[in-house]
Amino acid sequence: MAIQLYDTLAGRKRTFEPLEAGKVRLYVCGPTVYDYAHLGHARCYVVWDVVLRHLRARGYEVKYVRNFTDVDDKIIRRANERGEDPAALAARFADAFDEDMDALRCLRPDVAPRVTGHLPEIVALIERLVANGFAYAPGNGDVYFAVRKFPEYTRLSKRNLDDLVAGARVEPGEAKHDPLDFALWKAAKAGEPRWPSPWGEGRPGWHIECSAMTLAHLGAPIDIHAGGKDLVFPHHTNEIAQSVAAQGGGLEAERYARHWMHNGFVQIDDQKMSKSLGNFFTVREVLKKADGEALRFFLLGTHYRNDFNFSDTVLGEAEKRLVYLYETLEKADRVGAGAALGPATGLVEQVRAALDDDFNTAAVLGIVSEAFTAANALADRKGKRSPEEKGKLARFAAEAREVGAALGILQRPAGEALPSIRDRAAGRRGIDPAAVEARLAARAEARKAKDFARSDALRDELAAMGVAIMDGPAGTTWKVE
RNA sequence: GGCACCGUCGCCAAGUGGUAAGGCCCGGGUCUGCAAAAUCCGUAUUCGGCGGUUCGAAUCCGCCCGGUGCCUCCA
Repeated sequence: MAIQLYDTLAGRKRTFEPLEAGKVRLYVCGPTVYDYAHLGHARCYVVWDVVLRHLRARGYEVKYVRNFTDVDDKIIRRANERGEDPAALAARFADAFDEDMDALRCLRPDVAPRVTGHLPEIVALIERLVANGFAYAPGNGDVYFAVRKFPEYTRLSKRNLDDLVAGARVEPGEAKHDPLDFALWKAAKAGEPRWPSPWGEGRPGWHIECSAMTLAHLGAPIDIHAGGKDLVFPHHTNEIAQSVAAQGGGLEAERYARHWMHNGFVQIDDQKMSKSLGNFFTVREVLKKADGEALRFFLLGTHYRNDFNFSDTVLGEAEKRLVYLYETLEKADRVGAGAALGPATGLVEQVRAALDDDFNTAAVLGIVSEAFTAANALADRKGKRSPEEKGKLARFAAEAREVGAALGILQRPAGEALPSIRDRAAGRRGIDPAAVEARLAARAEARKAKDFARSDALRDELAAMGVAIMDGPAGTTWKVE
């Protein structure tokens, strides 16, 4: 079955049709690196990572480009505040971004271009726009795009020009012919990074860099262009206008990107997360409290187009659920070890079908539940398992990992993931694992001697610390409540 | 004000014409030295409200109520 996706340009769900059969050119708007990645970035790039993984799982050869915007007002301002070189600051936060995305199990893009590496392409693109009559240089060192010359300007955002005029702004010093026009090139101001251009020294405007890097690394039209829903206007709107206009020929938006996808926001207490509201969380802050894979799992619990509310409670639930999934996997691995794989159950294909339908990760989590429950029941059952039953468990483990691969979870050995998640939870609660182990050892002695009073007292002590214990055939394990 | 989106069980969350997935919580059972974990059973005649279309609607249309976002930097 073909992949269906919600295309912002079409305003509805439609069948995904790449330009070239079997190949996908995917561009995702990357971060402006002036600070650490926040939860909104986490959600956004985890979502597109799932899209990438699923397209590849469906056999597409995907070239994934995600840029770093490393020339920008905010970077310059931040660097000036700190007395740091803007390029150095941007490079530092780009590295930090990669680390955070790695922690979230996001695959690295095939190409991660930076604005500073594409000035010639940007200048050439602007020159083409001027030559084509879509851009003008009023002589103050700026170059602007003439919005009204581009007929499909409002198609992506579905607004009308008059409304946009009402919100349009002209900064002092700008020389726009029309308030709707936007800057392609900005004349250098004192103390700002600058590059040479036919219009004098300056730097690229906000939107042109993505067009230039997309065209440079993927060509046009690309198959999917994606980003946060806040980018629909003006960023993606302007990208379409300039990228289509620069090519010459027809002026249909599809000449730049065939499909546009946008993810919903992360909210805190039902409100947009923003620095001004003081409800802003960086990925690193959250990763101090929670496992990266747990955060990823949490982010996949809501369909990518919906906004979702971040809360410690729900994040905690997600972490518990992830632990359950790994524990089940561990049991299935252990009990099914060495068995010949049982027959395939169709689980993987069911999951792929759900992902085919506009990447419905939330539905996937529902689909998978029953298989985990059944595996647990079988693995925990008393008595011996038949070879067929062991084969079933082995098959389950294999399928669960395949489903996990589609979502970017469950790829660690359970024996590695569980202690890692547990120890981070312990750290969060101020629990010393060594102290827990000592009590467990003492309790094992007591139980051996049938001294259940002492055994229970030790368990109570652990419970008071926030530690729950599980007696099993392979000894006693523990987890943080 | 304009444009868009959303409102499904106490909480989280799928479902866009065929008669309400899943997770958490909660109650009961099995297992257990007792527990925990695991598992089983139960838990929305109902999808913000009111109308309409239809043999049939949470799903389509209209109005109303409530919430959010974008229109300015933003994932």
